[in-house]
Amino acid sequence: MILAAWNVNSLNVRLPRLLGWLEANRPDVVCLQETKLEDARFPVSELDAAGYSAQFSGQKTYNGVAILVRSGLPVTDVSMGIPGYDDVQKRVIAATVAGIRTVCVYVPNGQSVGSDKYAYKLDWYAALAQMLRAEILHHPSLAVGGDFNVAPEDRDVHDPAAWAGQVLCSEPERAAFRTLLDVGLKDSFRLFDQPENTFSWWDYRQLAFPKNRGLRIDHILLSEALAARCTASRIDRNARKGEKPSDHAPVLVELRDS
DNA sequence: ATGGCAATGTTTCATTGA
Repeated sequence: MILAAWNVNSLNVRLPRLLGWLEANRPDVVCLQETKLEDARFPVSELDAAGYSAQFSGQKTYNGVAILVRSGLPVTDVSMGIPGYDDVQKRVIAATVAGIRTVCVYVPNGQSVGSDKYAYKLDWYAALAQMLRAEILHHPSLAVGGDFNVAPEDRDVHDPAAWAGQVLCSEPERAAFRTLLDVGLKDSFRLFDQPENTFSWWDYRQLAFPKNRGLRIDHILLSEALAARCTASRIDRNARKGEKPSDHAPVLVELRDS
């Protein structure tokens, strides 16, 4: 079983690239962020033709999340948003896929430390932690994938000194990220030895990608039961190359059969 | 000290992202 998470930065623009990537990698479940599409415009038939069913919750211009599932795998209990947390921004969708509770998240960016959007981000994190505490009680096999907009540690940052205290790296954000781990989740990437300077996002500007000036802000978190089944976790840097890439690369995990 | 790139709709600029 292969599970992936990818911020595509507009599914409309990225659909050809996504279809090629699905064909090459054949993941079983894909959590997408920043689809930037109203539900009526979601490319259901194109994905069906590629062998994937889709669950989605989108809006015009901003945000938007989806869970793609390889055709034939059972999908149940689809839910949108964070229970009890009113939010017009479409940032969460969840579904149970072949016994794995999958939560796809697009965490607010936070703009800059001290801004209204930063406060929203921290508030949003608290609501997500509360949601995940309830989810893990009902679903011991829980995976949370997406764009968390936090680089958890300095080794997830190309230039920790330059980013110190900045949005995506500030201590309150890192503490908020750790509250998700405290629910009983592991950062799958750190279950294994990894090459240094592995990132999942690079600014489009200043040749950041060829210079590998990036951050690791996209993650797949796994409950203990799933971490025990996890045989690999990696970031597909190749997906950031070439014409019209997303500024994010996908994260993948492999799970052995239970 | 600043902008630098990309996507979108409010479109020939403003806003947002990270």
